[in-house]
Amino acid sequence: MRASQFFISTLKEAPAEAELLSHKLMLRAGLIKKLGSGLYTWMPLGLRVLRRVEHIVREEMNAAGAVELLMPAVQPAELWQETGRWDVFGPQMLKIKDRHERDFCFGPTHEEVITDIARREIRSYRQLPLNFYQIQTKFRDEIRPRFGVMRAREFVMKDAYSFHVSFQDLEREYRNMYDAYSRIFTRLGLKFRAVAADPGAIGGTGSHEFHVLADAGEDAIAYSSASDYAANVELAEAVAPARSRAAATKKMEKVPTPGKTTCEDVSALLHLPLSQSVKALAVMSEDRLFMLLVRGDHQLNEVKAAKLPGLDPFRFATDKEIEARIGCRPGYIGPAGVPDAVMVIADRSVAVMSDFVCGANEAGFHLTGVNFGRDLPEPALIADIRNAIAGDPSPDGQGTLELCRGIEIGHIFQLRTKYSAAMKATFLDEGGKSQVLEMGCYGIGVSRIVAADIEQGNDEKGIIWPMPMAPFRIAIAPIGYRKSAEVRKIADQLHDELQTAGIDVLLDDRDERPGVMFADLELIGVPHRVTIGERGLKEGKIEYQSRTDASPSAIELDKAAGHLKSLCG
RNA sequence: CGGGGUGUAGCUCAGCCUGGUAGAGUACUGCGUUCGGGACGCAGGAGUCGGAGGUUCGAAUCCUCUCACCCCGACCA
Repeated sequence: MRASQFFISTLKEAPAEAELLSHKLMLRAGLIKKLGSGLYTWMPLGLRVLRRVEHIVREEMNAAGAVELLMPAVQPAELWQETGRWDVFGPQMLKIKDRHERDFCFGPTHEEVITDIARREIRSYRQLPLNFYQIQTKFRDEIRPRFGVMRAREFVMKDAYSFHVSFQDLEREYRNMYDAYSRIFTRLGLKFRAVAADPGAIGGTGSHEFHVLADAGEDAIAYSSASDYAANVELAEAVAPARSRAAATKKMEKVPTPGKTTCEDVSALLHLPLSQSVKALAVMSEDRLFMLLVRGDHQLNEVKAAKLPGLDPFRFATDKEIEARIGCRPGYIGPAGVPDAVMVIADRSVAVMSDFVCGANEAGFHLTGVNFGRDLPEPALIADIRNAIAGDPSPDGQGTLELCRGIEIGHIFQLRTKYSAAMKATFLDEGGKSQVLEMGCYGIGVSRIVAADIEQGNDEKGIIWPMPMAPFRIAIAPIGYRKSAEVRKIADQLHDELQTAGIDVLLDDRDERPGVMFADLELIGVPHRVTIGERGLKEGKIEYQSRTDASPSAIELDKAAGHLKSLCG
């Protein structure tokens, strides 16, 4: 490809709308252009990258035995009403009407459509198992689109759906997809980790997320230092303390703590460790107030708490509700002496505390030396309701937990019969009996991968692509392309030879000054660059520099093509 | 949806407080000089100052309304 016949539009300065590094670089390199909030055009250069990702995903999905199809982006409301998700999905679904005032949506996902296909097409166990996939544009009206294509409203997703005669076979395919995903992300050169996840709104029994490890990630991940255990912090178990509760050694005392409403402030005032204090959080569920207790140095995990009986769903109590039901304003509330109507739920690490500090349920005062059983009743319920923190023992018993940030680029679910039952997707088993199909589903955020990769691979000059994702593998930078017939001849020859060999090569024939060419080629992240100038040609040499090399090295002109071909393997 | 902020040339921004001929850098076009790390000179094109209404002799600037976008929180590939 010749630059003069392609379209390169780089920017020296990133548009002000971009905050995240990958977003800035995508705009500066001219990979994408914004049309509206969460809506992006993939420019020619960006599209080449996107297609590379698609290509690898497609190859590995095919190799794993999945079959590609393409479903409509626009879907009739009736299908969604069958599963009840027309209302459940809510405003995140873009709903549209056709000229006959019939309701449709722009598909945010395709469980309903594929299940409809399955119930029409699958009759017999002999047709199973099956795994259909597609690579397609989805639309989700995100509450807050941000970070460019990282969280866009319109995005490209690979979604696969598998159908099985039994849960056992679903588990086999789930493992198969898990392995395929690992191969895909490895081939894409991503530093990633599979983590146990909460199935969330999609539903089902088991699920794993695949995360690219990057500081800019929106998710927190806990992983073991000694094993391959990893889980989203939403889900990661904070294991029960090994030790049991120590005997009380202090008397309960009420101490004045004026103006000190946080555990941090109170602990500092009393010169006690933060881990000796108890944080009380008041939440409401169905008009009943619950008091959740976590250690002062811990944080409440709302996902875990919402799974407790009676707390599904809950919300934080308002200041008014707290005053009305506890008789004290927030900042000084605690479990000791609360009305019977308030149910006290303690985290497991709180349950083993003795001589602790907590609010006195009287503005301006806290209690010290507090002990369960002696000064107040034992908690009504003891459960894991806190976020795991770095240094906690790993739930699998091996090593301790570390925390990092992740960008979710893939998610696999065991859906079981959630959709097939609702939509009556059945098959006849060997005994001629009608059975409900077992289902799995498997998503990859194709467009998000491009941004996630840039988060992982960049430097002050621009993007550093792994070879399989690069829009061009080799760039030829001729110095004085128009002026020097010799340079032009060699550059053209090399370009033609590499192109003929099937290597994606970019010849920068724009006749720009060297600095401009180098800066552009580095910004867009071409992995290999050769520079051809009269100076080197006099000695029969051209220069080679990889995107990560600090300086160029000379190579013999007659060996150049062979050398470059071997680099592209 | 709540909280904060920004809209002036393709991009980055100044001008607004204190109303009086719409600016700079960069990008773009032409000519010339340059030519191995984002060159220089000269000339030039480019903005209904987000939109509507109002105040005023006069509004980018003051007032009201509105729209769009960005950032922080609850959703997700």
